[in-house]
Amino acid sequence: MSSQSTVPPRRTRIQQEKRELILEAALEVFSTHGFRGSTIDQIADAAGMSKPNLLYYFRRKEDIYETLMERLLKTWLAPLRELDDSGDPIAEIRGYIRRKLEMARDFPRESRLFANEILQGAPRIMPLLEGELKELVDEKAEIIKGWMRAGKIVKTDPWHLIFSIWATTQHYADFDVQVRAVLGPDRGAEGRFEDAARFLENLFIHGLAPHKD
Amino acid sequence: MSSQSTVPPRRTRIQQEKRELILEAALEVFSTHGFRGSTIDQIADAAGMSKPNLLYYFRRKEDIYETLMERLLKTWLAPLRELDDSGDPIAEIRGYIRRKLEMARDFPRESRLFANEILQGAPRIMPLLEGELKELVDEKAEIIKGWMRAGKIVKTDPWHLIFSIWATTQHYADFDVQVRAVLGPDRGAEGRFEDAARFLENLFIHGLAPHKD
DNA sequence: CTAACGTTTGTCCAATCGGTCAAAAATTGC
DNA sequence: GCAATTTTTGACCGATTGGACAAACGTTAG
Repeated sequence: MSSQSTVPPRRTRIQQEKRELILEAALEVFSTHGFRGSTIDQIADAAGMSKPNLLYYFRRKEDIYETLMERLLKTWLAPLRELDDSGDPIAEIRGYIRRKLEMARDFPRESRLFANEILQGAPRIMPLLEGELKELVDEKAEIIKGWMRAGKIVKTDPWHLIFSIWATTQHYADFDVQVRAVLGPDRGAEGRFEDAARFLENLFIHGLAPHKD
Repeated sequence: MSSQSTVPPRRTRIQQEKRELILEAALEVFSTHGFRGSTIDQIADAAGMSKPNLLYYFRRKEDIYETLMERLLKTWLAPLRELDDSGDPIAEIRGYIRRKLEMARDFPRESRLFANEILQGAPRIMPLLEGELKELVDEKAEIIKGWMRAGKIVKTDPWHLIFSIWATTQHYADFDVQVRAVLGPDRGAEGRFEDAARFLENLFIHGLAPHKD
């Protein structure tokens, strides 16, 4: 009785290494030019191999993109998964913001690739958005609602809260060139990250902490 | 003595109408497929004319894109320009958020086109970001700083405040498909907008209002 | 050493792309 | 109505694209 999920085909050592090399190169290329804007030649160049050689490891351009997308989504949702029902609400949300911001800093190409896909209407990952993603968000929204009912944080819409955390943190990856252009060269990447972390923490914590009146 | 700025060439009535038709079609196509992902044929189809005919009005594909970008930037910055030094700080910021959110609702294609350009490194509008945009943001940041010094709003980083307003509002245009996928079909576009407006208002006003202790 | 298998390359192809051009058709000014 | 001008079209072109393929090359197990 075979498992329902697709079994990854057996691969040689060289195949594993080269596939990894190609995916790394493809991430670089796809994330800056989008799917249609990227060519197999560009990816092959970036990976240091010829086009037919690349096509030996991935038969179609789409296969590379899809493999990349599958991996991406797993790591992308990890920070939200960690949001813990039993933790302190304010600390949990602060932690989530920080983890999300760290991902924007450490994996900007993944963020841009994802943004590109969504911008174009998510033609390849729509089922995942309506399935896995929606389920996860609904589940966490319920947790946040519990915190609100308990008076731990101010009553507001948990879905839009999650959206606003996504938006503000990913902004520093997706709109990086704009952020840099506006802030000027004075403050380096590290400083920008610290400033952003401090600002977002203040905004969300003050915006969510229960206020007397 | 001629003016420094480029004088728009004289055009016939048909030229004005057809150029407008093309730009409208191009906005639709470019905003969903990006520059490289869009073809002249697609735009010509959407505009209801043949490719050579389209090329009679715009000699190159880039010309269409650049014309679109120029117009876009003007309307895009309008909401921030309206931020008024002499107004009530909280009301001014609330008004800015609302105007920005209304733009995301009413001009989602423009928002996505802009996002696409920035995502790919802003190759065609970088000078504008470092020039006009930076100047405007710096000027408004100074106003916000004044409000902070006067104790009207909590002391925080005005640049990152502006970024976070951009990020949260534009999110509803750029990531619309994701928002819809997560929220489900229950709540229509109008309801989503109202919820988002109420949430963001709460977040930013509570997050920025001076708090005692 | 050698046969089997895995890897790499050069060459080629059909489709699509942005763009040209000359001629036909429509419009306009007189 | 007619000539000048503007607009539209079909045919075409060179470049680029994703991908196929067979032959050459490397590697490995017996």
